[in-house]
Amino acid sequence: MLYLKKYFTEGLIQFTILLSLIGVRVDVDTYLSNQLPPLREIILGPSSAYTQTQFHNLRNTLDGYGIHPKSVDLDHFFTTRRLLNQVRQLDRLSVPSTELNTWLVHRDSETVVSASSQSSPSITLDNGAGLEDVDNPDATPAMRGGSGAPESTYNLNAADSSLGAVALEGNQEQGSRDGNDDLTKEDIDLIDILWRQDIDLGAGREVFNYSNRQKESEEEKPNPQENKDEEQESWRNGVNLQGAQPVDGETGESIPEQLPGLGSQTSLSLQECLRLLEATFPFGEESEFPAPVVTPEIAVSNEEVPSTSQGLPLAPQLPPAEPQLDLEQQWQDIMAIMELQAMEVNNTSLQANSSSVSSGTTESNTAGNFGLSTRSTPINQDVSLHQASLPSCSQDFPQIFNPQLDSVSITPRPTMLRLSSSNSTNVNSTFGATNLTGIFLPPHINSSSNNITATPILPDPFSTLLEESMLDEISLLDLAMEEGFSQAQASQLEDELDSDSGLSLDSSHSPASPSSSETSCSSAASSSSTSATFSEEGAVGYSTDSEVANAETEEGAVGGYQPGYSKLCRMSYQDPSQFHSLPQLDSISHNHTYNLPLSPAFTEHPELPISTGKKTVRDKQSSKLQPAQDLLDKHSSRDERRARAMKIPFSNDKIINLPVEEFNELLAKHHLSEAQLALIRDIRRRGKNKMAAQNCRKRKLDTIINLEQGVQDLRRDKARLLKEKMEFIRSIRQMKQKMQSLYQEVFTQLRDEEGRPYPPSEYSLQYSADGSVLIMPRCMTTAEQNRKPEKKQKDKKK
DNA sequence: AGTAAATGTCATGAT
DNA sequence: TGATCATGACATTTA
Repeated sequence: MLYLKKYFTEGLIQFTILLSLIGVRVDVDTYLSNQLPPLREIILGPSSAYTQTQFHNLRNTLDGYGIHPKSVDLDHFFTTRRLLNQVRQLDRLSVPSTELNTWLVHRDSETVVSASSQSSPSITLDNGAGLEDVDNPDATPAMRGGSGAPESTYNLNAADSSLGAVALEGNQEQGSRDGNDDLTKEDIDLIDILWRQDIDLGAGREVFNYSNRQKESEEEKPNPQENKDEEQESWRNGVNLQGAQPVDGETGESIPEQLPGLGSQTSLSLQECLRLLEATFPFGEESEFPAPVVTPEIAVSNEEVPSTSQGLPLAPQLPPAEPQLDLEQQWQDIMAIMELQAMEVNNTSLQANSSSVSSGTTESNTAGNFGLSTRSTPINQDVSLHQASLPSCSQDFPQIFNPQLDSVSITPRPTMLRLSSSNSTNVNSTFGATNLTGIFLPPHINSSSNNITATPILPDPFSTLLEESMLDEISLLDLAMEEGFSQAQASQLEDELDSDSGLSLDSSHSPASPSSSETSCSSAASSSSTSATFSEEGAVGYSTDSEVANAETEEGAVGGYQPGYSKLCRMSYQDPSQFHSLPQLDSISHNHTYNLPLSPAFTEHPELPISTGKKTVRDKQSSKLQPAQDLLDKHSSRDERRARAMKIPFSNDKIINLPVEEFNELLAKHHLSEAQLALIRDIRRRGKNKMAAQNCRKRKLDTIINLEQGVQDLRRDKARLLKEKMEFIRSIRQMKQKMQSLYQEVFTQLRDEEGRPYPPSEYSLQYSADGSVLIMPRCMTTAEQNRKPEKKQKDKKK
């Protein structure tokens, strides 16, 4: 029965997964949380498991249905919750309620790896990947397959797939227009119908047109110019948040988004500026600031502009913001990750990742990440499995510490700071929002960056190293930690368990059905409750002396035993599967079986020796059944034997579980010797204590389990946060690089009235909140702070 | 026979 | 104040 249930439940879940794979949404919560007792109990088992029903309360409710604490139902409860939790955890990060969507649980890892490595050398964790895919022709086919096609899907949740579909959106319309060669009109119509009906297939429409995708990729290959255009397009999409509002690739619905860590208003205007800049001036991938211009300005700015925290020109500030990462903290993070799992270096993906750090070939990727990575990084945690890669120090560090690269990325331009601070009014109103430090860095990072200004190079390299490796680590960690029930569930269960301690008494179990171990044990273990009603039921066949029997059975009977019940019960409940989800607990297989006296068992064995009021009869019977008595003695508890030896006229059940009033009445009814009374009280005390001990141990175990789960949850949270942090940092770095490029690009192409370029040492670009870009003389920042710069205004679009 | 785990029992404090 | 419960410590049983 146990296994039947278990398999049924697991089958149910698998079926659910299958349904989800073919596009049918199954809300498990609905089935579990609604009040459909049959299904709910089939899956979860009675939720009252392990909740002790107070005996007196039970007596009040008579045949209250309870569950034995060691019942398989309880085990099943754990198992089921664990399985469900595992299923839920698959999309834990983004789907608030359990909603099974397009998972491929058993995934051919090779396909995944190959797909990801083939598609893009960069880490495409974030939603930026979606945009990348649109505009990166090389990556498009594979990634489309990854985001849309079931066979390679790692989109574990709706949001993810939607975002993935966003990536496809860009080319989708075009692809549709290009013609669906291999699809019949009916197919197309059907797809469109489904698409409009928002049947979540986890893919955009274009995934149905593989030939079209292939065609596109082939067409785009020989035309690098178009590629570049598309890259720019992706860049625009990535930068312009307004333009690149995430859209459900299937429905076209807009998806609300957030930019964690970035002020939306600020980033909006900034990114808009970027977009406008880029749109106006084609930019090179690897533009650098001319070193001669930069170098002399550093000293000046440091001396003249002590306070540069207000309005700051964009590009010049980027490098100083680099040392945001506290090296020590990074190492702590590393150690935290290392604690969780042993690091596994993936050389293959290492190259890809390392090349994506600064290589111009991945510009579109970085642009994509830059634009979107901050939006919903948590969503794609699982996707990062594809990118499992740990850059090795030997490869990464040289590149990271490449002086040339550093000179580009970290060359400070403090002169610009001085300039911007010259007009404080304008700074506050106009540039406050474009303060790169505020834009690019979370405040805490900014604050911590002060320590590292001396070694501005380090944080970035380490962040790179960290983020790449952590992505892998954390992803694996996520999966590894999915086991077991969640903390919430555990606490919920704990609440249930703690609501009352002790037995769930079930007097409804028929004592005549001990054939099944489960049933017999339930009834046996919970038999303590039965005794109360048992006496009313009467003990059929207890004695041929009906008169005495009536009198005695009202009080219950001592001496009825079910041989071996105790053992049977103990063994039957030893189901270590309960803790399979927690390997560290495999060794723990406590059996806190309530080894309680068995009045129900007595009733079904009328042939067994029964305690009767007539000692003569009992003595005669016991003498006749001496071998059976020995057998019974062997399997009865010590207290039962003692009670029998002392000829206690009622069952241990009653002694232990009767409410104190009734217990006292019972004692008063009989004329018992002091020794008998003492024994009865001892039996009661020990029996209660036994249950208490069992409860206590179970509680202890639960506490341990919950604590471990809590630790796992916390570790997972920490890893997730670290991962997010790394992704933010990476995005920031990419943004800064992009800003540098754009700035330089724009600046070098600016001409004054006479057609001469502006010398970078004398002018700088500043961005205002309204999206306009100004070129200002640097001297203005200090000399004329209060005067608004009107040297030249280049109003771009907005 | 030795051992570890499970279970029972006792003492004690809290409710 | 007695009953009950919780729990640590120890004893006993079981595998």
